[in-house]
Amino acid sequence: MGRRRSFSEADVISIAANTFLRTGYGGTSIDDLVEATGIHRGSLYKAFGSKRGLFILALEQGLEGSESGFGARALDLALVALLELAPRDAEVRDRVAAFITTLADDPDRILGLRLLSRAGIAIHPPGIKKGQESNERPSDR
Amino acid sequence: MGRRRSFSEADVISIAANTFLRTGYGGTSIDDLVEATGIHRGSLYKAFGSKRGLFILALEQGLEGSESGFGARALDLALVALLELAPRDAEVRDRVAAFITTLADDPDRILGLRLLSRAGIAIHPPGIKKGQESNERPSDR
DNA sequence: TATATAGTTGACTGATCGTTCTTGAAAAGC
DNA sequence: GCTTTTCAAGAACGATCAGTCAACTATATA
Repeated sequence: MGRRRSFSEADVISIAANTFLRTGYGGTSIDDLVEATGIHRGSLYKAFGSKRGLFILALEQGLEGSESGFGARALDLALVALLELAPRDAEVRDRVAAFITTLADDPDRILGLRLLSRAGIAIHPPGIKKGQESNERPSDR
Repeated sequence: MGRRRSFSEADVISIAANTFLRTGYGGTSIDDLVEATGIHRGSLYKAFGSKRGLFILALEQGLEGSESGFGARALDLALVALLELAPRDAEVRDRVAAFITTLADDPDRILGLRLLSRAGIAIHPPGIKKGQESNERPSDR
């Protein structure tokens, strides 16, 4: 009972995931999420509890559906989680570890390839050459 | 002429590199570097210009000496640079790209393996199992 | 229709961010 | 011994950080 939520949780989680995978966990502020989703800070906190809580939901949503498998979306979320959270957060580590096992028999290779591709670096020997997107500008922060 | 520097630049850069590769670029504050090095904020800025400037020197120092090759130190710095800076910073991207080419013929695999190891995740099929260090605690930030 | 419950909103918190400035101390060249 | 130059040190800058709170609004139940 009471007032109904004005947004779809799944939609907001999806948008949050897009933001996290692009700009990283530490690189994404609550204000960034407010702007991206159009949802008020207070409502985000009411619905998701904390930045970490929202990230974990985003991670969950991005990693499930193992059908996607090698999807850049899931891989990017995993990369962000692995580098920024996993070393110091057991819950995140365990979730990503489970995902890793569903990633063929050479998850290290798949993650490494995506990491380089995401960074705009092409690999030459056997891999197919890949162009880099031009997202420039140093930026302080 | 003038007063002499009270610290070795190389030493400070080395300590900064250790800090960056452990806690990431965004996860490392100037205060963290002040505490780790024992050098005053003003002196760090006088000597290195900016946080990014110091990181680039740390990256340079960590990646050179290709003899080390697969050293965790160089790999961790490369990982941090690739995930946090490289997508939006051409100078960092180019420096890491050059390092990548010196990394045997499967840099993607080497980076991926180190990423998982750094996160405390073991890989099972052919790779040797590796224990995880226990650096716990979620932490806000 | 009244009451209870839950969501929205905007202002606000203290902490921390990267960076700069001013003042004073050390050392090199004259 | 001066002067000039460089560095050290502390305080301070505005901006931004994650998170909170009280007032208001909408809805579901009774």
